[in-house]
Amino acid sequence: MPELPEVETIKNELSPWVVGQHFNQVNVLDGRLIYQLPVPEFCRRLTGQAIESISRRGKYLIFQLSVAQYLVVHLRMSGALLLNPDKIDPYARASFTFSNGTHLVLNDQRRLGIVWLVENIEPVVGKLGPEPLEDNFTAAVLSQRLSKHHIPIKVALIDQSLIAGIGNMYADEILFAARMHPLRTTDSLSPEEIQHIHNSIRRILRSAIARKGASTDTYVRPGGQLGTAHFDFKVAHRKGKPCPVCGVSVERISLQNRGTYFCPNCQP
DNA sequence: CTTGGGACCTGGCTGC
DNA sequence: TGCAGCCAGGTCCCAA
Repeated sequence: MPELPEVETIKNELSPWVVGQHFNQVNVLDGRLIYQLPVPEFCRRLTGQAIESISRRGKYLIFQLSVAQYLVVHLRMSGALLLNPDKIDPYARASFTFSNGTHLVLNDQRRLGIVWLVENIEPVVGKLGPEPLEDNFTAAVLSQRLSKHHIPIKVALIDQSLIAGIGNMYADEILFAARMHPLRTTDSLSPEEIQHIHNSIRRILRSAIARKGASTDTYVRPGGQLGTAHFDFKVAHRKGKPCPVCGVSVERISLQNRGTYFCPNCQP
């Protein structure tokens, strides 16, 4: 599932191929992909525009276009962007051909991905919390945001309005690294514990970016290669397997209809 | 206001 | 072997 490290990797690996290029052809195979815009109008407005730059905000990929517009892509659960794929994918939802001949295909098996074409990105990404890897995301900022809520720390970490970009699997890894039980409530944490969570957020996310993301399910990089961050996972998706630190069996509980994995010994 | 839970979506897996 | 039901989870929406 594309979370911050995966979207960051996609941005980095896509940029050399498409930044500065024009959209020569736009083909949408599934109209549900496009947010509140008829497909013909989407294609008409996009064709001929150039990509000035690509950036990332949380899990959103933002293409800045030449005519003061933005193409925003959220890959949700199973979306992928592939450069010059060998074969036509049965889950292709849209494809784009650029002026340099590059062919970009958006695949999405579960069809939850969304694409916006907007003049203002504020309505799309305006409610997101701070970027956890930026310098201004300090432990004090984290503390101030967590203290306003009385919710399990796991729920807080995946709340995009509190911190942008952390999803279910990295939240579990962050809490394992911080040796913290996922049900600890946000307003019960000591300054030392918050500092430890802050350190873990940055370390886990940076490491995952260096590993080009985690290919636990459908995630692939634009060139088709897999990421390797999941080889570092200690608890995520490891129910019943021994904790790599203490050997106790990893437990799974359900939180907000999501699997939450943790070591009951290391995360008391 | 906050928090919790269901819906959306599809395919792989598990257990009877 | 067939099939029901669970599981994966980001975000939106509604209810308490």
